[in-house]
Amino acid sequence: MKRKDRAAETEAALKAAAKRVFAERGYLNSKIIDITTEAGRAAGSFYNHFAGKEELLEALLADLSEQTDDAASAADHLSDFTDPEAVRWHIAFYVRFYRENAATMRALQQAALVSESFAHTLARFTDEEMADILDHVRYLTAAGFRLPASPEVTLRLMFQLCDAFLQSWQQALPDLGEEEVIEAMTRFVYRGLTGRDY
Amino acid sequence: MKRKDRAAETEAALKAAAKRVFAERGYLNSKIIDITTEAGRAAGSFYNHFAGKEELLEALLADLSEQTDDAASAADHLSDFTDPEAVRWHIAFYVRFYRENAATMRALQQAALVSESFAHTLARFTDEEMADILDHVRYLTAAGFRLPASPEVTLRLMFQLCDAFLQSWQQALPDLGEEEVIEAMTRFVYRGLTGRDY
DNA sequence: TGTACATCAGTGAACGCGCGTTCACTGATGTAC
DNA sequence: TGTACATCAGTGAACGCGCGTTCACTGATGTAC
Repeated sequence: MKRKDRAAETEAALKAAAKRVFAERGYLNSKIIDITTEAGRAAGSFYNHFAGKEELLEALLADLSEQTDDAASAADHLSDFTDPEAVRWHIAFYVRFYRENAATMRALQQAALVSESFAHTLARFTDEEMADILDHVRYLTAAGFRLPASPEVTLRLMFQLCDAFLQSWQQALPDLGEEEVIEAMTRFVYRGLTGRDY
Repeated sequence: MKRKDRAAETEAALKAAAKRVFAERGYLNSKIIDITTEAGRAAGSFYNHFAGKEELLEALLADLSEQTDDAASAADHLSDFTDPEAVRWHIAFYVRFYRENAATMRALQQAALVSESFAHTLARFTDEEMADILDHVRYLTAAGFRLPASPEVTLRLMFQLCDAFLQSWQQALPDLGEEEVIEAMTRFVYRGLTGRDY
């Protein structure tokens, strides 16, 4: 079984190299040869494993989905958004997820700009992540809070805020620590959702 | 002077065509020939006016700057953010600006992904837009309000929220009217900034 | 005002660069007997 | 266990497509006299 091992090793090396290359110069700017060189392989080797850059990104996304499924199943999480701690828990989860998988997420966002099919994939991702939280937001109205807009619109406001702020974090505010980021986002979002401070 | 007129006409036609083509398929997916075809000119004609797609985008951005300068000078605007109307005024201004110039702004955002120099241009744009508002946010602390984070971080939270939500608006929530968008954003942002509802 | 020449905007076929993709080849691993 | 052949992962030079860019050419406009 040495042959399959070798192939698996190369495939893993290509995926790891791709993440590094994507992180450094962006998905759209990355050439196949950049990835193979970074992985220490010949250009032709790439096509033993992936039909193209798109398929490689899909493989990275598949890895990422497995990971989130694991995490979600471990989520007997705080769902009462009247409690700021519940909001914080979700935001902290997202911040950490983003930190771990920034390269792949950014690659997906870039691919979505150029490819219809990745645009759909990204939309599906976003919808899935939001679906988990929609009930928590809806619950706020039941608990007597007045949302800034309909639950769906409110959810998207909240989600886009988190997403965009995290994207700009590293380059625009590099001195800001992770805990401060979580605190700032939590406070802003909790206020936005409930109209109250804590 | 018929010659200069003709050249100016062609240049304008190319810029107008570029906006349409960018809006439809995105800056990165647009080929020179797509733009010239849309403008009803031959491919070679393009280079009488622009050195490349990048320079054309810079021309579009220059047009856009003129326009904003006009608008800003007419801005004896509401600057007291303790008043929700002041927040609403700024958000409404931004929403309308974005509606008018969505094609160019999106093109810039896409170009920034691929080109270092456009990334700087975009950062400068963002910084300028934020600079106008920083004082208004700072004033809130003086007026006894507690911001969710430092003025700079709070400002960026607010700004990224507006920017990202507007970007997702058309495709994710096409049924939402402009007034509703302004209302939802204003309420969420005002709450986030002040910790109070209105 | 008329003529001869220069200049310019626009044309579109042709060129060529960059990069994705292929393919004949190598050496190692697996299989059949 | 040994030998002969098949299969496979990896190599890197070569190929070719797509598209940006050029350039010789056309017809119209401007200029000089």
